[in-house]
Amino acid sequence: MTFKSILDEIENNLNKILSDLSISDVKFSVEPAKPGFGDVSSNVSYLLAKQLKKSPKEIAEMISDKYSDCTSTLVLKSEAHTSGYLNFYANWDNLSQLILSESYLDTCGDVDIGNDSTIVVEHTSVNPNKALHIGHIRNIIIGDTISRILHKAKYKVNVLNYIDDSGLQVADIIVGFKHFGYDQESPSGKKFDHYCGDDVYVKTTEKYEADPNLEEIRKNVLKELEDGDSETAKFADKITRRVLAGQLETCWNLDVTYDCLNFESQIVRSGLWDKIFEKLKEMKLVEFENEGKNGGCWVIRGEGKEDDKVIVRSNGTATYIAKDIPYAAWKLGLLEDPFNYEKYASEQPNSRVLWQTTLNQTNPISKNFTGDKVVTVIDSRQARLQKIITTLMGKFKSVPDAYNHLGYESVTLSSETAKTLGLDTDGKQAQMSGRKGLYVNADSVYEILKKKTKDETKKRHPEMTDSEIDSIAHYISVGTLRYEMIKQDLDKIITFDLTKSLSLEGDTAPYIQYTHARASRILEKSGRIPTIDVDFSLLKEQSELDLIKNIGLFNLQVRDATNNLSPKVIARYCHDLAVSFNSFYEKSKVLALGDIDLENSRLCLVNSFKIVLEKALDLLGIKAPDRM
RNA sequence: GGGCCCAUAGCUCAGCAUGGAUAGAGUGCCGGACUUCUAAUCCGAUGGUCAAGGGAUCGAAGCCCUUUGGGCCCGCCA
Repeated sequence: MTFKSILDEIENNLNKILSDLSISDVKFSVEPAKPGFGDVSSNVSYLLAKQLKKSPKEIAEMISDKYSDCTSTLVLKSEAHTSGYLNFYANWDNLSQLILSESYLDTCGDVDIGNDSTIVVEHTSVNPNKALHIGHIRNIIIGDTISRILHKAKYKVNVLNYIDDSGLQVADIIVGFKHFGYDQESPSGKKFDHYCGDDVYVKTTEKYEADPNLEEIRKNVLKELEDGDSETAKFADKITRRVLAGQLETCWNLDVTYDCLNFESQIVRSGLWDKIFEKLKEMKLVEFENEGKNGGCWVIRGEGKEDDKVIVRSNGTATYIAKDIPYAAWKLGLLEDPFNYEKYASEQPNSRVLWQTTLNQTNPISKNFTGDKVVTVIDSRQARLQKIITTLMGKFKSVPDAYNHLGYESVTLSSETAKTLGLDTDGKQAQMSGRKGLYVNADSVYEILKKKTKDETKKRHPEMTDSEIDSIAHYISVGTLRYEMIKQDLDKIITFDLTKSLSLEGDTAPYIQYTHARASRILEKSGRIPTIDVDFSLLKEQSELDLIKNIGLFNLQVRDATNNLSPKVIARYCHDLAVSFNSFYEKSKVLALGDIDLENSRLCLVNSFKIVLEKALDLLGIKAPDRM
């Protein structure tokens, strides 16, 4: 157990006191205290003020008085603050031992919320016609971080990447290759995904604007794509898989991996749509429109004043959202699985096996990548469509929160950065656009960071080999990028600026990683293996206790992050942990104290910090080097 | 016309779910700390009508309503 132990102890005792007073059903808080107000605080006296017709202060004094009769192993004393708050002071000898011992266990930070049920997390899902840009990276990092957190909260997580390989965007580059004569090989040194996005896609779409007649070619290509046996479809399959390979390389470099790739073209050809369409008709969730503007279409009725949504056109073809419905149902395991599975050709950098769907019937392997619950990470511009899907899934599954749309605001470019791309926005931030070529590639952001961190590391450690420097620079670059994408709340727009967003100081990953390097260095220099068999009562400086308290809050933070699907909670926790370590580092020396017992106690604390920080950073997909 | 989101220090953001103490960080500006376990650090100073107005409450940055400013979405496109 951790800091939660003392919270539980206090809550239990308070409940006993209340029940002796014949009071029940009061939902008081018991929380870690703000600095300067002891270790734990409760607002219980405020909530009783009306009922007992006394001031919060009087009640706090009364409860504090009774509290001294309670059995407590972790609380030293309680105190009524003049404000009315009830504050508690911990018995740190006991609590430190509890928290630091726990931190050495593999299970440290675990919370059991998922109870081993399965949950699907779908993220990335970028059209395979271009390289990933910084906006996609927000999606990917949110999805990957949430997956890691849910895993820590005892969910069995299936991570999916949906490959929309049959849409208009793919058709566009195919038009470029087949009709505008773009070479099928990228110019030397350029990744194929970059080539397709920067050159083929952007320039092909430019041509449509110049000559509207070209739209006809585009429509034909799109049509041919839907027929899996067509020459065009086979060609497109080859191209999109090469683009996908480039995209995955970017993801893997950022330590993002998946369990399964789902191809839209296969969903389209699997016949899942027909099945779900029948079901929708049976359940009367879709209606046929005989007249009006949607005459001849099947529609889903809008709620309230919202417009109806067409899902089958009057020509009988399904719309975009219609393709999402069978996929959503499939993810929840509501449909018989039409797919077989095969391993993806390349291996992921960690040991995780990557599967992909196939309709190929030879050597059929069946797998199950569905979940009791689903989290779909898509930016909030799609909130409306996702709400329709959520409502439908709620009716299918009869569990209201089975399907979750995890929305987030988009990444825009600062006016300065937009200007470097040739767009004058008059001081305003700019929306990125793949079609217009207005974006910052993820790979190039990584390269800029890598160069910067390499130079910086080299300056600090002239003695290091190139490969050591390279490895450190890699971890810092990935950390910086990931942290930047996750530290703000999901509903805040991130304005990306090529200069300002790549800082290595202040509230950044390197700040946190640096504390890890400091801790590692102390342990290394001590020449000792830290143990938990130390005298915890020697740790009594405020900076030591603050650090211990923060270490003990890990599982509470994981719980919070899980319940709110909020990755930034863990980012903030890592930062808080680092701040408290830096404060400890400044105030309490560890080595050469001439007091071996105190040294050992502090070494134990340093080691405990290092272990927990590594675990917390791991939830963010960030590794911390031992030296930097 | 309808819907979603945002507004807190010069700038970027926490805090809001679950109301309660003195509204916190980073950054910027100014001033300090490297002979020390790594200065990608630390300490200090500066900086706030919590967009505005109203309501319910003993108590509001937080809850309710209205208004203003900004962003996004609303196709038989994907």
